[in-house]
Amino acid sequence: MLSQTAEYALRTVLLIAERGVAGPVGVDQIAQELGVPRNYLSKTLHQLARAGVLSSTRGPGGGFRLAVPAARLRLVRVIEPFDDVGAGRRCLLGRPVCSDRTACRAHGRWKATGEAVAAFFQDTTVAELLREGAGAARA
Amino acid sequence: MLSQTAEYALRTVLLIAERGVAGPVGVDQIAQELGVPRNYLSKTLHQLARAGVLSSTRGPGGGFRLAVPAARLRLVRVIEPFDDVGAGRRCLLGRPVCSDRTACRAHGRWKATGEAVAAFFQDTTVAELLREGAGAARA
DNA sequence: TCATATGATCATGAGTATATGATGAATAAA
DNA sequence: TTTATTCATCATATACTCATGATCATATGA
Repeated sequence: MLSQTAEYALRTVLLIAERGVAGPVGVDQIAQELGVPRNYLSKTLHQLARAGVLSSTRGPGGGFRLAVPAARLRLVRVIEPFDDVGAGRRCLLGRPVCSDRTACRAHGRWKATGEAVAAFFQDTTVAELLREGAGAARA
Repeated sequence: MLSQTAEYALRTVLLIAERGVAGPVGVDQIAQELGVPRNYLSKTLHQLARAGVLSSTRGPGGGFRLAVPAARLRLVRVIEPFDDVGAGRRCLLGRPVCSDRTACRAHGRWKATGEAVAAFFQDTTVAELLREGAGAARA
């Protein structure tokens, strides 16, 4: 459903939202806790920073923190820099335009499901996912 | 949502279901009508044949036809050889197992949507999509 | 100023998805 | 048996995703 990169991004944002209350969280710590490659993650987090989702500080005590409160951070903002989760994904048969008027064969039956997926990413916030449950092994 | 290859497969099956009533449809014709690369499509259709979705005949007058009646051919059978559309796709955060008991952070909120996607592919048949509408440009 | 910690970036590579052109193999019809 | 038609396959190429190791740049504190 999500690319590996977007999945890393989402898992990281959840971790930072949880651990980052007392200060920035470092790439090394995140990479180790999530079990993902350090340098690859560094680039991914840099993209999130450029997208305004995270902010970074260098030097001792540095790391990443949320640039937006978790309650106002919607999943689409975390995922968008990596995966297209919006309109482009909606036509099952890959049409450039696929609307009620210019519908592909799957449009009518797929519509509700495709819109549910898009709505999930657009409406759900990071804070809402955090409430789902706590525990160290959860990510 | 679907890989390019799975999209080709689905579009081809829809075309064959429509055009193939009077006999096999050739790769050249399909490739031209759908605007997809001929040899790549040939390999893709071969995979569908091995999966029991299509049957092929060689020689003059040959081509591909459905190996299963459209009304009994569910989309999951067309897509499965290329994309994982089932359980593996269900955990947003990429966990190997993610159930109600061992839930990731996104599980509770994602569950209904993820299941709706899986159900769409499992329940919808090719014949149902064909009924959506007719017309040459539709695929 | 210097040593250290940290993010940022570079160079490179493996693996996979997608695509192309040439050739092989089977079948039907003349 | 020959020829034409058609699917099957091979060899290769390109682009992208994911990943690794080395190095650079910046900030803190001694």
